[in-house]
Amino acid sequence: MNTPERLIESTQELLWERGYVGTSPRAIQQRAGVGQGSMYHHFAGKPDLALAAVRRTAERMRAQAEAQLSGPGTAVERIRDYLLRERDVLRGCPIGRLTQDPDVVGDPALRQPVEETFAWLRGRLAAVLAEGRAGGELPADLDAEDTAAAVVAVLQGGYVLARAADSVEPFDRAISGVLALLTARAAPATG
Amino acid sequence: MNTPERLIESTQELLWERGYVGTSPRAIQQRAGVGQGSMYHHFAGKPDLALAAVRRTAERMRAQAEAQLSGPGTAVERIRDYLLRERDVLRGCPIGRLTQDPDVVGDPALRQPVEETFAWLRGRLAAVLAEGRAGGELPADLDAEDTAAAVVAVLQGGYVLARAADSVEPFDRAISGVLALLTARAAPATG
DNA sequence: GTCTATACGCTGATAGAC
DNA sequence: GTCTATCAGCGTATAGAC
Repeated sequence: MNTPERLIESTQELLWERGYVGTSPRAIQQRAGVGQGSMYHHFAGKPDLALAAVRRTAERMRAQAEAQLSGPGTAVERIRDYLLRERDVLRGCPIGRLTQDPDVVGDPALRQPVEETFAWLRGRLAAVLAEGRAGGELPADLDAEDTAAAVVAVLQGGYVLARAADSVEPFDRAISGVLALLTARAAPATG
Repeated sequence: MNTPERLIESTQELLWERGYVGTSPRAIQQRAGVGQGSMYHHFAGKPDLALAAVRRTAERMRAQAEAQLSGPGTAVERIRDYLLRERDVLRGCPIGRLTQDPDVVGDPALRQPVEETFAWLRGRLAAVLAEGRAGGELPADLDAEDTAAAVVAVLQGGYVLARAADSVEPFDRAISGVLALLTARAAPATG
């Protein structure tokens, strides 16, 4: 693989593991097997490289979600598929973890892809829920956007609980809990 | 206030704002208005001070939750009170944010108060939910522990979404969403 | 494109005077 | 208890040779 590509992937990994503050140019270079001068030839510096890495990660996350949400099945089934997708839970969410980094949240350029990713995800889930409501699968009084926000929040919060416990158990419970609440309100699709 | 106290409070603030990796002894000293030697006289070093600060923050968080959850009202009302309590949403959760810090999660001593706090909170919420179920307020098939995990996760994930959006809107929606799902399953208390 | 050299402030301490 | 050295190493670059 070429040098810029290796640098971006190393940065993606390190941002996921250690966040922005915890990731040094030196560590990126070492993981990529690339020299100092080489890194600064291809990228202006740490913020520039981080931006490329975050955009790449955001794209990937969105594509994965879309794969589940546009699959076959009823609305509730697709949301269940998305929530129960295999995940490396203890690593947490590579985008969500960036929200804890003041240098990311404080830089509009770096925060933008993070904001857009969650905005898109909430919108996409809301659309699926609205579909289910229109088909009679979900009750008419269900607020699609609020429910979508709750679903995304359960995922993100589930990662937090799992890392706190050093165990996937609370994550699995949280997902089960929200799915039970949602399916209790669901009826077989009619439309 | 005395010196150790000022150091602990400064560390609490900095851990909340910048996390463990982003918090330096020097910054702690400056915020506390305390000299280098003074800090190392009272504490063995950064991990020691962080441990004291995290324990203090965990106690406080637990006391605040207990105040809402042991208040008056039905089970669902108390959970609603807890979720709708006034919060500085964009600052995030001072305990939850630590789960993104590999140096915290990787150190058993530092992770312990974080784990215990969430274990306690889930248990406390589960007890309230079980109460509501026993009184007929909540359906007999509701899993108290799964639902409790989902409720805590919505809160923690709500902070993530709010910080991503630089707005409380997604937090408020997530809380409304989960409350709507929960109260749709609730009937007036009978026991 | 990649390498080495150089720089300066910060990190996280320890030592010892007062 | 608090203060002022002092320190080795890291963070985040820039400069210029090859």
